[in-house]
Amino acid sequence: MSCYQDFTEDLRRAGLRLTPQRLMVMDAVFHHDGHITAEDIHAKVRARYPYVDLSTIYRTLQVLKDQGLIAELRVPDGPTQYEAASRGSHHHAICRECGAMLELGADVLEPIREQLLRQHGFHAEFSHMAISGLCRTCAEGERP
Amino acid sequence: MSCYQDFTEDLRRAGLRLTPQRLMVMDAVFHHDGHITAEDIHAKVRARYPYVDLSTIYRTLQVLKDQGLIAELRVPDGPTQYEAASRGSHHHAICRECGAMLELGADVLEPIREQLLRQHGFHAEFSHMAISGLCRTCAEGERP
DNA sequence: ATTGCACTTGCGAATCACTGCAACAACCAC
DNA sequence: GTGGTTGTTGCAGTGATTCGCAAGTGCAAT
Repeated sequence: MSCYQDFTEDLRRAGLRLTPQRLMVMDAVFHHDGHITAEDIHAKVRARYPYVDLSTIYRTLQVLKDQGLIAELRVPDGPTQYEAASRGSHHHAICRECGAMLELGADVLEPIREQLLRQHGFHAEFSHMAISGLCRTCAEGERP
Repeated sequence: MSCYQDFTEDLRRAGLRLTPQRLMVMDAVFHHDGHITAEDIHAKVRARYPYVDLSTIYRTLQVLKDQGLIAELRVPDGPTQYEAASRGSHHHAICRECGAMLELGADVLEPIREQLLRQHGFHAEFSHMAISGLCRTCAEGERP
């Protein structure tokens, strides 16, 4: 409850309120290494206060995302995952066979972003893209 | 019912059956210019035969996708769209403000695919990617 | 401390996409 | 044609996410 002064000020300035529910959601996300799903956040928060609704979790995540405090990773064929934005922008290659996740630097898509901007004036928003495909081992197993 | 000999043969060979439902779904997709949603297909098919279930549409679309006859386009913040694979592989840049869709050649992501394969052995499957962002006009309107 | 207002919450219901299951029907062999 | 096998269908139900709304509550002004 005490280590988010900067974040809570962000919310305040945006005319948003600091509710216990929001603090607990922030707690769950920021004290978790790596990705976490809405359902898992719900479970964590419920352990402390059993009456929170899952929809409140989703709404809070939306707020935190709008404020740029967390990043959302939409996994094809799986629940959406969230993580602290402080980890910096990067992308994910996800194997559709085994679900393994490979982290890629934010720079791999830079050339494409520049090309889209130059050629079409399109401002691509690539933050935390999920690229699906087959990892090395699953690709070898496909056609032996 | 008569213009899909090639496709119906594909299904036959795969041990799949030619049901009226499947023919009507194919009809709806292949006689439609551009993208169409499962819901729209459902409506079109129902106009002729009111008892088809939406789940049958989804299952048929899955079958046609597995056979490589149609492509699936997962739109962030919108229903999934389908189109005939005969139009060839390409990608889509979708404006999150106005929903405008820009078609991009399949080649824009080729360099990335090769890089992922070289560096990580990851076989990216990029067919019909949806890239979200802001189109030229909406980007200009954001900060005047 | 009290009040007012706008933001939030919990609840129920709706949404899209998908799955399990028993009844059904395409297709092949006879 | 008849029949059996096996893929398919309709229906009901599930999971993930969102929405509408009335009741509740943070926060700033009083």
